[in-house]
Amino acid sequence: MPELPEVETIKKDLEKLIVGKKILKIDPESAEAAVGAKIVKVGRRAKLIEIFLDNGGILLFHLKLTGRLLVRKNSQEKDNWQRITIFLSGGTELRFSDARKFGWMKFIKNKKELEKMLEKFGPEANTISPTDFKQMLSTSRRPVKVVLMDQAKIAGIGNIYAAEALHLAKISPKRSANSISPDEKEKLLSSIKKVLKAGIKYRGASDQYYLDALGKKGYYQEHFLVYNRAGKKCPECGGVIKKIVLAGRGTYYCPICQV
DNA sequence: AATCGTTCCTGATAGC
DNA sequence: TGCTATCAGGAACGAT
Repeated sequence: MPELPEVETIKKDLEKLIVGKKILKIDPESAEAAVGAKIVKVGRRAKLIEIFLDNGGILLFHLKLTGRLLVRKNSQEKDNWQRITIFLSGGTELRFSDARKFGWMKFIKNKKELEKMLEKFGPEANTISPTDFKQMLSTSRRPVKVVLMDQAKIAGIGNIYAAEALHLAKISPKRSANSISPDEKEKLLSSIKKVLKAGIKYRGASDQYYLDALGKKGYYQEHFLVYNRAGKKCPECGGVIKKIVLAGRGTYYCPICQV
C-alpha cells in the first residue's frame, strides 16, 4: 500500500525521469487539456502525486491500495493491470497500473483548484509540529491508530507505518487518542518521523503490490517489527505479535510491550 | 463537529 | 486438483 514513503519515492523517481518531457497522447482518451503540455515539476501532498504542466494544469494521482506509476520505453512489454498510458516525448511512457481499480487520475485546471482539493488534508506527518500533533490527538476519543490514519488530521500515514510507529513508541493501537500523555505523544511523534524516514531510506515497503517508478521493489518490508508478523516474536520483548481488527483494518501489535 | 457504516474492485487464499 | 466463497483495504459519502 503506497503511503508517504512509497509515494515520496515515486515522486523523486518521476522528478528525474519525466520532468522536461512533453505529453503526446493519453490512452484511453482523458485529461485532453494535458495533451501537448510539458511537464515542469513533480510534487507530493499526503499520498497524492502532482505532475505540474507548463499550461498551468496539474495531473493528480492517488494510488490507493495497488496503484503503480511506471516509467517505461515504448518498446517494453505491457505492464500488468495497465489502465492508463501517458505517451511522452523521447519514446517514453508513464503507465498507471492498478490491480484493484481504487486509484485514480484527475486533471486539475490550475493551482487554485488544486489548493481547494488539498485543503481537507491535515499537516504532513513528517513535518507536523509537536504542538499541532499533541493538539490533534487530544481532540479525539477514537483509537490512536485510527486517528493516525485519518488524513484530515495528519496526512501520509497508512496501515503499515501506523503499526510500526506505535510499536516503536510502545503504545497500544487501541488506546483512545486523548488518553495519550504528553510524554507519550512526544515519543509517538518522533517514532512516526523515524519510521517514515526509514521507509524513504529503504525506498518504501513492497508488501504486495508496491513498485517504484522503474518497477523495482522497496526494502522496508525486511525491517518490519510488527506489521504482517502475527504469531511471530516481538523483536523488543519476545512476546507474541497479535493481529486484531480496528476500524475494519488489520492491526498488528505486541500486547506485552505496547501498553 | 465527530464518528460510524457502507461502498468501490479483484487478487489471494481458505475450504471443500 | 480445481472450483467457489470469502476477505482485505484507502477514503468518499451519507447517516447519526
